[in-house]
Amino acid sequence: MTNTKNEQILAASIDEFTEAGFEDARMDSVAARAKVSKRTVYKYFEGKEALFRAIVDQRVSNFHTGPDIRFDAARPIRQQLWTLAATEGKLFVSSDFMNLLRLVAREADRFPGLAADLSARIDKRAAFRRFFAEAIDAGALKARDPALVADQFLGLLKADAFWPKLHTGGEIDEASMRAIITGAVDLIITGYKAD
Amino acid sequence: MTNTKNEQILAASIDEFTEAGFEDARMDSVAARAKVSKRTVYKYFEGKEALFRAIVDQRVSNFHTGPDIRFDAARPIRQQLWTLAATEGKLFVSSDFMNLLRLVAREADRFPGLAADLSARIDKRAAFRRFFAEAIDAGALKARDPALVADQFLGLLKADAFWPKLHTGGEIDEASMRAIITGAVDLIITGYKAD
DNA sequence: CATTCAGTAAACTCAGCAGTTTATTTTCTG
DNA sequence: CAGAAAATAAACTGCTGAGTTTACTGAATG
Repeated sequence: MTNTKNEQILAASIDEFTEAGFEDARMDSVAARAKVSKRTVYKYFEGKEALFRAIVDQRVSNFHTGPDIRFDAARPIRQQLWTLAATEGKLFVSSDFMNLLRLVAREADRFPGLAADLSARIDKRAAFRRFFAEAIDAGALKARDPALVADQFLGLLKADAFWPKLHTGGEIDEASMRAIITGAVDLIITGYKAD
Repeated sequence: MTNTKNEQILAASIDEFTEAGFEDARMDSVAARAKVSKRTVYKYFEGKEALFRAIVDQRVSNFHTGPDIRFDAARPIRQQLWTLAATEGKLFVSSDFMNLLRLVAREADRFPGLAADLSARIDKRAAFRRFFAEAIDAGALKARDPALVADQFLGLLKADAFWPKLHTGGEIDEASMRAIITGAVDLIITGYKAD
């Protein structure tokens, strides 16, 4: 028995919070959008903060990282970097993902735990570092510091696709994302190719 | 005749706004910190927003970009990239600079003009692109798209030194900054060296 | 010395909005 | 269908904080 009111309220909250941010979101608006009385909102949720946490929780579970990122000695390194980058890039192109992050980022002061949790969840550094460590071990790339390479690769991807958009709103288009990915893969391979 | 009260109020505001952010800053606190009556604050400034703009204006003028960034065919490219990166890196290490940016970034919704203005002012992309275009023209580097190279170079510098710090507070230490710069310069030179 | 101007301190106004209350209606359930 | 549980609408409470008012002080000017 899926509770309809509950869902209506959550859906309305996502709209309201995403459009207005926490501070400018109005509980009256949430109730109106959900086509539910204000009192009912308070029946299902403790208050504004609880509602905020609830919608973030719900959304975050949509972005569980997919299959494990592992180096595969049998596949060409360029192809693997491309796959890695494309998977990450898909997120930056998704307005659902970027809107969620914007929402939480703006409220990082009010919900420090939530923001820290979310940024830890979406941080791929550890996985990327392991990948590059394995790739270097296997001789597919040549570098002294796998962590630096991983950070550089992620940095190249995020530089113009993720960070600026997090602030200004809007998402990057897929063509630009592809250009960034190609540039990053090329540069990392040229810079660290095994001789 | 430098107006002392005016300066006291500005100084107090910088402290209050930087510590608390716009929303949680209290006009009563500003007055108390400035050791001035609340009424006097309103005598010198129209209101909270005007005060905010005033302190941002004051601070921004501290960060006027220094000498022009130009490619110099007579100097080795590695050295020039290092200088470029170090100049930029110095800003990321400065708590004054980062605090100002954090303050404005958090309030980008409330003061869209201010935020856009500030980010345009500190955006070095145009200068970097020109630099790389000249370097490639002169044969010091070899690449098809100078804009991509410029964005990559800036992206490598900002990836772990600027963007994450903008959100989490704190600044990067100089040793880490140096490591980032070295890594970025090396990668760009290896990736785009003239044969 | 008196008038004016800058400043002070503290009480006050006013609006916005989260959360509550109350009185009433709708919707299940046995 | 009776009675309980859930929901509604709208008025109300209570707080917070920006900006204002008022009554007062003191220093400079002429």
